[in-house]
Amino acid sequence: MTMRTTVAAGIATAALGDEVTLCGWVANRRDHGGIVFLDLRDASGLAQIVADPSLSGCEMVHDVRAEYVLQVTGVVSPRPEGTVNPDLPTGAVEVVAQTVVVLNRSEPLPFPLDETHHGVDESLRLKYRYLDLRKPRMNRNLRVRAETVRAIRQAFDAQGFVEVETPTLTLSTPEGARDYLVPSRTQPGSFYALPQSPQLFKQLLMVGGLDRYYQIAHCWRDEDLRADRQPEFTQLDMEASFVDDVDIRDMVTIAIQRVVGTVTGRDIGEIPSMTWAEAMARFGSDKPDTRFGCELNDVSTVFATSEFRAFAGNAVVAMCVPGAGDASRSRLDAWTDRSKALGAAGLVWMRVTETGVESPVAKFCTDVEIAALIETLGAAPGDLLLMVADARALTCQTVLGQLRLEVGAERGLRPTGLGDQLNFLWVTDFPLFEPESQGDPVPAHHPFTMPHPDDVEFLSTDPLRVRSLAYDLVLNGIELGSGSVRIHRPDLQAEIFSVLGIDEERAEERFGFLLQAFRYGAPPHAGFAFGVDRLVMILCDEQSLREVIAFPKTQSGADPLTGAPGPVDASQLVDLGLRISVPKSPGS
RNA sequence: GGUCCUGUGGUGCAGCCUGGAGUGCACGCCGCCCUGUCAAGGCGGAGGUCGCGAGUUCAAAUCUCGUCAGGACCGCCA
Repeated sequence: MTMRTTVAAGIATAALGDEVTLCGWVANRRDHGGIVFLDLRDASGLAQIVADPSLSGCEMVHDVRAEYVLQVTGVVSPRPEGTVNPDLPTGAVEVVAQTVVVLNRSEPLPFPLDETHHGVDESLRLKYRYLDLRKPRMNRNLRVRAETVRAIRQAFDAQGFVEVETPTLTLSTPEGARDYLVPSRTQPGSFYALPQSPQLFKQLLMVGGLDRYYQIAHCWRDEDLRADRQPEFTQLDMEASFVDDVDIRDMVTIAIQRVVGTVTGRDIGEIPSMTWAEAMARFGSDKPDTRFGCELNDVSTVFATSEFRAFAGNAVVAMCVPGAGDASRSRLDAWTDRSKALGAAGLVWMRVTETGVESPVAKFCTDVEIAALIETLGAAPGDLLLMVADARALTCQTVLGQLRLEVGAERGLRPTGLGDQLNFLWVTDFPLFEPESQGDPVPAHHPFTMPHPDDVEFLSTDPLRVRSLAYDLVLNGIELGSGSVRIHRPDLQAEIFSVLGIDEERAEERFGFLLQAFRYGAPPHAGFAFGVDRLVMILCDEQSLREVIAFPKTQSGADPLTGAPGPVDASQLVDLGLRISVPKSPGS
């Protein structure tokens, strides 16, 4: 290196008296007139420069401003007694400047980079993302991301996987999310679609004998954005042949262990498993946050013959919130409204007291029922019981499951710092189908998912009862990814299509190339994919995906930096055989 | 498609409910002073289409409607 001999963090370990040359940005200056302190920032950290403006070579330090780019040569020196800064890794030393060269100047910034200033308007940060990225926090997040991807590659490489790239210009399939479309110039009127995932290609790679495939794959879904959803995102995509679901989960677990070990130094050990049915029964969610209690309990039998008409004959699910008996009536009313919004008929609450319960519906319940309820939930005086009754147990579970998260957060039971505790969890045995609005079965995962071998007999008689060999990976109540054993036999695939109401002609039209491939000896195979952005977000303890993506999009899918999406030249449309029918809105 | 929150010098806020002169706070910026700071300090100064457009009113940052932008959420995301 010729421009610098060390980086800012390097002065902490440099020998005292060494002459060093540093390059970096002025993070802060403290100009005392006869002496000037500069905090020089580079990718490694901060170094304090002390300059005497009366020295030749340092005259210009009075003119230095924030974010000027400097090259500083000086001597690493111990800080005088009493001026050591214990908050800084380099705080015991400083560089006494001999020469300060301004490599580039900077206009005053549109917003402060100071980490103590929070809440700068996000569209402003994104418009000047290259400045925003100078913040140590953003720099760190992108480094964590790189470490994560590297650890993933190392883990799969070590297990004999082959990294293969699949096309990003591919065929649109009407299932699933809305596709991003790319018009074809050579075939006007036809379109490519950007892949929502490499699903079909990775199965073809198994037919192609690759045996073990993985990819850090970019994927696109044209759906509305959320804090944890960007229109383009990255997933670890993998598939293996001659393996079962347990093998796949073991392979992914090894990668997750390696990532967490690399990034946090922690050993997460084995990842526990739970069936979907157990997750729904205990947590009312297929992605349970297992970091706190308040588990659900089915108390239908307690109230089977109850005088309370809302309970009798219905499924009744209850949850005990420890210490929440002091919740105000207005909070209880708000939770009741919330339950109704979530699809419940109502919410029954009971405050547990020394002598029994206090509740608007207590008069409809017998002492025996109350005693059994308290016994089942293990409730103590001061606790709050919340109950939902419905003809369908699943409705009770999902409503109470969502309420569990919200009440848990409000009562301080659910951890807010996502990074403190990493509760990974495998959720297995998902249903193969879920009922669509008209009640017809639609794939819960995707139509190539293998039914659970114990349930195949119900495919024709009671399809909604059939479990699948599909599994999700959950972290702290957030779905990281999902996978499944795939169907490799054409006859079973045809039966699934038949349940889904997809006739042979239609199946051939949509997935013909895959079905044909499977006629030439497709190996049994299974796979998985998880969201790299989401994993990194949690490891960085961030609340939004945008904090771990270098150049993310706003909620309306725009990029304030480049202005994308934007109009194109009329001649480009002519080349593509396209004509715009939507009038341009007046805009801003 | 829907619900809610936000929009005020370069930045972050207060002001809005209860209309009365662009009023205030902190940071930043510019100038001067200053040899041990690390959110340096002192003194002085500049900087405004209150997102945009209508309406109500003698009078609108403030009330009403519309619209644009950003954010959270519902729908959506096999």
